[in-house]
Amino acid sequence: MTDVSDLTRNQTLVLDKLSKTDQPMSAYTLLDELRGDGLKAPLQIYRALDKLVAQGRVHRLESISAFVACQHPDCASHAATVFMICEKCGKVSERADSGVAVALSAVARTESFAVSRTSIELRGACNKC
Amino acid sequence: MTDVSDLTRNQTLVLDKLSKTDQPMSAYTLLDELRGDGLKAPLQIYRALDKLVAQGRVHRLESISAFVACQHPDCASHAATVFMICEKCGKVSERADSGVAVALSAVARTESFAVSRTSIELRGACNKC
DNA sequence: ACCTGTTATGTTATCTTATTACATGATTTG
DNA sequence: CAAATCATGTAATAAGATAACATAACAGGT
Repeated sequence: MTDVSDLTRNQTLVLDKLSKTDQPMSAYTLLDELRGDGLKAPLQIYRALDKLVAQGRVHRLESISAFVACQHPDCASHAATVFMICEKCGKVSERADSGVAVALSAVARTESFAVSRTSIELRGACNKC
Repeated sequence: MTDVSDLTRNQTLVLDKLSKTDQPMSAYTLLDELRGDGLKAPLQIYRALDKLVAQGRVHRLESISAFVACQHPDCASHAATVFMICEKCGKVSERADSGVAVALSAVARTESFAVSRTSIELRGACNKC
């Protein structure tokens, strides 16, 4: 079992960079910003991201092919996390909601669909925009 | 206002191809399959897809960068459509659910987030797999 | 210490997905 | 018919992601 508290150098670099903002970043933007730290190839970023995503420390926003650090201090139950992506300022906010989780699992049940991963993304305008 | 019943040649080709299966197709797969009909460039596919998606006749599955024809005969209310994508056989099923819609708009309201587009995708195994 | 299996890393090349830029043709509308 | 709008065609390129291969670091058991 992977120890969540034990990150490698590359993973730490990527997570630190992502944690400094609530804006999502693409893998290549991360790469550009981490060149100064010795990272040179896309794969270095993607490998770090894969691990961080698997640990739940980073989320991938499918609809914009970008990544954000998890906003929940202890992000245990990731059953149904809703991402709200502002199309004006780019800010992303993350919300776990049991009502959504219940409604979704009801839908899956009607089709006997066994869910392994869930992606819920709302695009629109945040309260400041 | 665009008349939904009046498709151009390229749009018709793309929609027909997508309608013949419940498997999602990538833009480039569509292109390959439509070369016999004279289509040669990615842009011809993407332009057709853009229009079809805007009309609600085709949906884009963000998590797999692929497209499916809408499965609802008259797909009026697209507020909260749930896509269930089988990771084994690739089949996609589509379900509109008001419970999910209500739960999601409640979440958005708590943040005063104005939703313009919603993407809900469940990955997993369908009932046959 | 030594072997061995596993995990992380580095590097290059390549593949897939999507868009920019620019030119041409068709259709509508005043 | 002229102007505006919309669809099309083509080439080039940008952006996102992975394959293939080699090397290094490290843990566990003997």
